[in-house]
Amino acid sequence: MATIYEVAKTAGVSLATVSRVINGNSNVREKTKEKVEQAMHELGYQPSSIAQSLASNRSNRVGIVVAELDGPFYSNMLATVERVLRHAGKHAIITAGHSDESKEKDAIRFLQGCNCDALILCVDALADDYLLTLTKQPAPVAVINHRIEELPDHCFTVDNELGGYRATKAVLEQGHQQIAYISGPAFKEDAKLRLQGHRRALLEAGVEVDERLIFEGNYHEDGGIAGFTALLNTGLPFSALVCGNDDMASGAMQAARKVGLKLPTDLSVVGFDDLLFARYTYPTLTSVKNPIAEMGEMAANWILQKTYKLNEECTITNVFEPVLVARDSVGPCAR
Amino acid sequence: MATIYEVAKTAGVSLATVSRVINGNSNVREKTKEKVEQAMHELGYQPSSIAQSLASNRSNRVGIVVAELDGPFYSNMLATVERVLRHAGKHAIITAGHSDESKEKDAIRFLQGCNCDALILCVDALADDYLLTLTKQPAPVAVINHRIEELPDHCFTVDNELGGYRATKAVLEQGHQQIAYISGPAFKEDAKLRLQGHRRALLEAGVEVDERLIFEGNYHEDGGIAGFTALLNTGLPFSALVCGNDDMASGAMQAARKVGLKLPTDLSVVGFDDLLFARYTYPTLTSVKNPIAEMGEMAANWILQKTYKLNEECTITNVFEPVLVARDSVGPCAR
DNA sequence: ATTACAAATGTAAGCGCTTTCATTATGTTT
DNA sequence: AAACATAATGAAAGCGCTTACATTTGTAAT
Repeated sequence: MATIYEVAKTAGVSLATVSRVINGNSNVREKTKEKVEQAMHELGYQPSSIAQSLASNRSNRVGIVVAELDGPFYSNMLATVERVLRHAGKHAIITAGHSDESKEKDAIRFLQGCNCDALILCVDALADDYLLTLTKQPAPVAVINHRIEELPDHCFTVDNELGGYRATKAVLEQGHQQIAYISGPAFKEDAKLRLQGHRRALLEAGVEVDERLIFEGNYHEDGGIAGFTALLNTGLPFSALVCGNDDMASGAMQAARKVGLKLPTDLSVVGFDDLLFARYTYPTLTSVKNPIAEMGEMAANWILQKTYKLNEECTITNVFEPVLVARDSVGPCAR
Repeated sequence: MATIYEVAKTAGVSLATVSRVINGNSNVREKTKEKVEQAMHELGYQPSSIAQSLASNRSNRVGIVVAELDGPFYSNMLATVERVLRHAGKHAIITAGHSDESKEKDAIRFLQGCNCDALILCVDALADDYLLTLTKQPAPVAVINHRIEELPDHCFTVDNELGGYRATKAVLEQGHQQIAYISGPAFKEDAKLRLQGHRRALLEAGVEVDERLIFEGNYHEDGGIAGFTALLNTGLPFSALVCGNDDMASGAMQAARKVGLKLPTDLSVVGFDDLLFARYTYPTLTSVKNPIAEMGEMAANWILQKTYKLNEECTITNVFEPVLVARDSVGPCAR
């Protein structure tokens, strides 16, 4: 591999000039620039990103932590973030946090060991305090899907309350009045907000909230099964079921079919997130789209601005709007 | 951030000794080692991976190219590879190739620009010749899901022929005799092999192969729809349908349901790959598991051995066995 | 021309490590 | 105790760049 020295010699200039050309620095005469570029081309020269990093104290690495690399939730976002960063010539180093505090801290330590210039975090298990201390360090930290009160401009989230509202609104508009709800874990902020939106929608529609029709699930498929079963066992009638996410909706639909309900005739179901598989369930799942990819893109742009003075033209949005995606799992109320 | 100099001074030794301790080098007296470790701990020292790379001519980066970061096919593999590499202290740099020749080459160029010590490639669009020249370079290249005749030990693949055989066998065993097949694109090696396995299974069972019951699809959902429609239009009866992958199987099931067929009563369907969503289709999809994650893990281990002399205890397998995962989309033949 | 000043280029010191080779300490053998 | 082998440590060069600063070149005004 050719080094900058050889380029300099071939072009008949000094190292510094070559470096200036590489970095698009001003103050190089057009003619000199051409000579240097010619030499670089001739030698098939590619600058060593490592030497650049060492000398400039910039690694051009952006570290990313997601809960899981597999699983449909973040993969779409990862794709977007990778595209944006690569386009800017930055290296995305992607790690999995597995929704576990020590593993998430591990991942962050690993990324710090990589001398990342910035971090994008999609974490579940870390306390705000810890995240706050992270942001004290020079490397900017973007947080996706979680809002830290003290740092609103670092956080990229969806308006969960509005999402919950819209999910419930979707079945209300089909005439449903007896609406059950399977929530995510109450300790999760987003689960709380979605449920809150649900309540607001009912309130606005003049439907009284029956606490017995609200079940606290775990955001997983089995939680949906458990939730549907529990709700059924209350003996209370309900013609629609709103779920805190798609996984639980899928579980609930399975359980409903198992007891002989026809979907959506006997029961309308709404999910949240609009994951890929919502198109594969039977019936296909009406869901509120969680714009995770967009949030990731925004976080990446924010970091490009903050860290590298790039993409300055992009205006930063921190809170995203959830949109209902209507499919086949919601039908008009028969009763 | 403390540097190695400060550690050396604090411990009262030279740089070289500290470096030896960092690298677990022999020839350091236990007592000295302790002193140094104490100093490192005191200063919260973390070696700069960048300086290490520059000095040692090793970046500790492994570059990965997959077709898509989202999409269920590779994400599971990515998770595995990341885990293995991170555990070995290596940085995974993940890029998307989008099944497009120039984009795949772009991705590889990008990774070369990162000075990756090795590459793991899951690419569709690159010619063997190009891959062969890549392997001429010092950085080892592992290829997943594609077999290069000249480099069997660099490639990690599933036995597609056997997979196709087992898929068809699964419906034969349920008494089906009239079996249609929707293949992947004929120019794809794996599609050809799967179809070949299908033929062998029929042959062994003494069922004659009817070419009219074989449709060439595109590995996408719409190809499955098109395939089912075309097969139906032949007017030939078939009670089972084997598909070259899960996407096409999903499309075919949708199309079959649309024309009023009950699954699996009227039609048994088998997929290939066993992607995540196979558990979400209705009925859940019987499929041949493509052990992509295992292949990725093996590729990562191979690279750790080849490049870093790590994980030497792991025995390398290049060809993996596909296994049938029985679910609800296959039933006994009614006729 | 001469001067003044800005633009272009060069010089050289690092960035934080690894590694070769030289040197010193330690232990073993006779 | 001398002589040697060997283990442990240190000194210093260099990995391929960036960048502050010094120097040269070019240009315009006098």
